[in-house]
Amino acid sequence: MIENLPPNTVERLSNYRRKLLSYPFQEKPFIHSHRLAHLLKINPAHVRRDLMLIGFTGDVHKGYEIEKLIIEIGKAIDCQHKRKVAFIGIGDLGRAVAEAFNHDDSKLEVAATFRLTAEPEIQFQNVHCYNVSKMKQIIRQKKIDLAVIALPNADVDEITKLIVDAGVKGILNFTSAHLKVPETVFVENYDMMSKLEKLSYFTNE
Amino acid sequence: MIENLPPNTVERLSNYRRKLLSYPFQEKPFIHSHRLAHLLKINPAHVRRDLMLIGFTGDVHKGYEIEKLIIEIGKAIDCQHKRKVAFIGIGDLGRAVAEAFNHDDSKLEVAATFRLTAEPEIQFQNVHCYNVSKMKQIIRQKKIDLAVIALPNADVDEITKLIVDAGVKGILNFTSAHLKVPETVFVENYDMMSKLEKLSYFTNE
DNA sequence: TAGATTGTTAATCGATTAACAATC
DNA sequence: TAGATTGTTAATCGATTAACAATC
Repeated sequence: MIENLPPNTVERLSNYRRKLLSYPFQEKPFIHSHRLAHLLKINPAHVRRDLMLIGFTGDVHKGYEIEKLIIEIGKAIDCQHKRKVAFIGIGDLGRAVAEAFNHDDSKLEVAATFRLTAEPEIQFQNVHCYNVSKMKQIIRQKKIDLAVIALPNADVDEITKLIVDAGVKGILNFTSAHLKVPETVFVENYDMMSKLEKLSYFTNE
Repeated sequence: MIENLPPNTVERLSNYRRKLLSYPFQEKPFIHSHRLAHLLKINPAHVRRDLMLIGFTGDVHKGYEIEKLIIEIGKAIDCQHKRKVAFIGIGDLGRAVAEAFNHDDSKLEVAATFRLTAEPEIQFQNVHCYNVSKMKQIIRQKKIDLAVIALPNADVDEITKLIVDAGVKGILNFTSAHLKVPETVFVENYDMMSKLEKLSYFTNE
């Protein structure tokens, strides 16, 4: 891992890799910065700058060698060991992401999903869906590191405490609540309500 | 509506309002900038600056009058007419948001949800869940303005074209695809995969 | 070679935060 | 009054983009 990369650069590197993994690099093994930038709708200088930050260099004529770039992005942003993710209360989207991570060299794995309702537990692909009552136990047992939570606001504080106690170190928070976590836990908030109100504001005429 | 507000200010104003709506302002009708900032885990100067931008003033001793502030935020960021939102392929979360918008003076309303599967259509609260095959027709008919899409990447281009043709002006995009839309359509991307990889990077030790 | 692209620095842009006079 | 908060400007910070020498 390369330390001290800017947050947005980490995100973009992840995007570059994902885009390139679905790019026909068997036939076209090289790509220019402007081409990759175009695919992601960003500025070519951004691509070059990000790759500079991870010390990856291209050929002034051929561009960047895709297969090598994918590997170098992995070295820059992936952890050594596999990291496990839990999805709490977000069935559909959780399954889609589980599938997307389902390739051999991904360091992320959706290890479990949970839901509040008492409906029977189900299995989807390799991912089991448990009732939240078993959450603490399962997170401990499977050594789950990361969690995505999307629940009715009422239960959030309780659930947060529970998963942090069980060892979760990073949370994507889709609730409107502002989570109470120790400083060692990294939280990224996404409030769909405010995004929709923003969308409404910026599409007015 | 107040024009040319910075995007992040619009989002925060939405957050202030939501937080204040669930604040006991019957008993405590005023709030200080540092108190509101604390509830949202942001800087007090931010609150004051945002409220300055919408021309809202407080009392140097009592702070801001909550009931009036809620109204002024509405004047600043809400549209005149109600705006309708469609959720495409994101059942659980869609229903949660539908509930949250379910108060009288909200200008946003979840008018329909859609899903790919052929399962029977269901009704939840006031929100009907249709099969995507009826999407174009329903969006036109109900005059839906905004859409949230979270689908397997395969179908994204087709669906996007369809909803834009039907009149959608703003899209929250949860797929990893980069949508092809006319310039008049406002797209906000959220890629859960790259957020999780970022989370993984920043929680390493 | 001529022309295009890379790698990198500098300039720009926007968002956040510090600072403080004015106020009561 | 003394002390705290507001409203606002200036400073800081970080992210994006422009520019261009070096390269082949």
